[in-house]
Amino acid sequence: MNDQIKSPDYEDLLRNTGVRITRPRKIILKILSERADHPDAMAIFRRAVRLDDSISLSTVYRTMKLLEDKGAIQRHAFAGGPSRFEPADGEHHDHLIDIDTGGVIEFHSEKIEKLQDEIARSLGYEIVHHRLELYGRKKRRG
Amino acid sequence: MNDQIKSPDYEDLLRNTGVRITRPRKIILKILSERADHPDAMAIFRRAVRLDDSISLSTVYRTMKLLEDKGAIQRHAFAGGPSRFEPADGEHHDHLIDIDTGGVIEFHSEKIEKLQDEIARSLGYEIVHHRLELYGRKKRRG
DNA sequence: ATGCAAATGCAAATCGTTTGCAAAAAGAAA
DNA sequence: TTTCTTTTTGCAAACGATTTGCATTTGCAT
Repeated sequence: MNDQIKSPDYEDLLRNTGVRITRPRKIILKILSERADHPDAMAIFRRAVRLDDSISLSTVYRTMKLLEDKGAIQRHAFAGGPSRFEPADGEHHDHLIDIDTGGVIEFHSEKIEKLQDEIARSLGYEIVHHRLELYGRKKRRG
Repeated sequence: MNDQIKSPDYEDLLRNTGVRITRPRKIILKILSERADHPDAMAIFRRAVRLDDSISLSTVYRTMKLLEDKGAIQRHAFAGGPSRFEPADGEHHDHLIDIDTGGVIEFHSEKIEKLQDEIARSLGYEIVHHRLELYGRKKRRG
């Protein structure tokens, strides 16, 4: 019992689908499971290099794609920046991006979800996925 | 009275802000004013070349940026594709993208706008801009 | 017409991301 | 634990969308 931080147990998930647990992957998975943040590939790479300076950026990208395909993480392409990733444990939420800091706040509104469905339906469509991002700035008072 | 199709009169808008009306710009503006679509830079370029094969793609990009800065058009970066543009005449709306055809349907929901504002406010933020995109597929019945 | 700033075309650069390939490592079998 | 086959890696080069440097051309006020 020591460093077994395991929110979503990525390693098991991968092992169970016949994916090899390699050193680079172990490291990337550790980073992912520790971070509640929404890091981009480069940020993950920088952290990974600290733990093993032989890791390459392409492996980070390849691992992110792998995890995305397995449904373990989600990729978000926020406006004007690289893709950012987050564990796909919890349930659906949307994002409020602080345009000054780049910070991300998650939120969820059942009302909005409902309205989206209604709109799509009224236009003769079924929603496959959607993207709702608020870009804002912190108010000075509160 | 012949080909003076002029929904938003881009030429005047530019002229009035000290921008030169050049041949490439005339052509691009004509394309923009005729299209109710949401073309990307390459689509605009292809159409432009038909009218004047000396036009370059960089000029298309430069003109799009110019028009965007002037507030004449809006740029949308839909998921997994190049930026697409639309005249900025009407008032704000969101988009439903047909994932099979790439087609874009515009919609607006005052209720959703309100809810977004409420959410941002409750998180201590002011919305600067936002992005709401529904990606869907046409229903077989209606 | 004339002059000069602004705009163009071209090619090269950029950014984020993907890919080809030969070398290295995982893990099943022996 | 050695061997074998397959996957994964690191690297560098390729990628697609977009931007940029620069020498040349153009708009347009004079």
